[in-house]
Amino acid sequence: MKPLSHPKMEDVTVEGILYAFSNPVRIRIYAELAAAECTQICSAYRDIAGTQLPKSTLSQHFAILRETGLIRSERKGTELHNATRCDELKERFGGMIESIIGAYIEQNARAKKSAKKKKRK
Amino acid sequence: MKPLSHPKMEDVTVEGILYAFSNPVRIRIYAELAAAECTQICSAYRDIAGTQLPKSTLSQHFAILRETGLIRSERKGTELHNATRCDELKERFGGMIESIIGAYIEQNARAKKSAKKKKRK
DNA sequence: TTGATAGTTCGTAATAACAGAACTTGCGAA
DNA sequence: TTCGCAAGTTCTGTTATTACGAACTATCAA
Repeated sequence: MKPLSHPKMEDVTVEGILYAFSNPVRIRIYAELAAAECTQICSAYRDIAGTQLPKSTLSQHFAILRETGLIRSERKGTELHNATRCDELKERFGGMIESIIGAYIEQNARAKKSAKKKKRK
Repeated sequence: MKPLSHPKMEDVTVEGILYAFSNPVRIRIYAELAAAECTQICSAYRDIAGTQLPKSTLSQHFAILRETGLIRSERKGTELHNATRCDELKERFGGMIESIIGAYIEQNARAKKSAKKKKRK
């Protein structure tokens, strides 16, 4: 099994981050991980897409987030403990990531609301 | 030829924007278009990638930017006049896009500088 | 040693991106 | 008018990505 590798923050790119976030599962994982108070294991997100997603797929999403430089992962036993690299990211990219996640959360809140409205009719 | 269609701003998504920007050519087109003072035609960006890129490819990139909701295009004769939808986007997504483009520009500035440094050795 | 759990890797089938060629459209000159 | 050119578009085949299932590794605990 390959050792976990994390890019140096100076090698992290804007395009890379945007690509990683362009997938609905990945941006959601990141948003939840950012909101969590402590590290989370991969399998905590099995049901994140509504449907239960295969663990091979989940594993690859985490690998992309990690190799993009968005999260840091550490093996503890059989588990992988994940956390965002938010401090470093903020230093390097300013408020970019916060504003992306903020817009994402607001978008979801709006979608939820309009779904409710529809239901009420 | 299909008529040009622009999504309503309420149907524009964060993920869609991030996907569009995850391509180096597209984010660059958007950044330059945002910096331009007036509308620009597609072929103004033929050389944007260093190498001259095929116009079929360029056409498709513009279509993606348009269908994502990032730019507005208007046919004038044989030309397509393009501009960003920055005002609407700002209203809908707050500072998100500005902070992305800001980070992108800063990243390029940094890359240029370190390339110069290398050369000087 | 065996079983169970967490995650990874590999093979493949579906999907999307890219670029060349042929096509449409609108102009401006002859 | 008609010809030719310039700007984009669409079509098509090739190439690269993605997602999933199945088989695998690694660790822990009974």
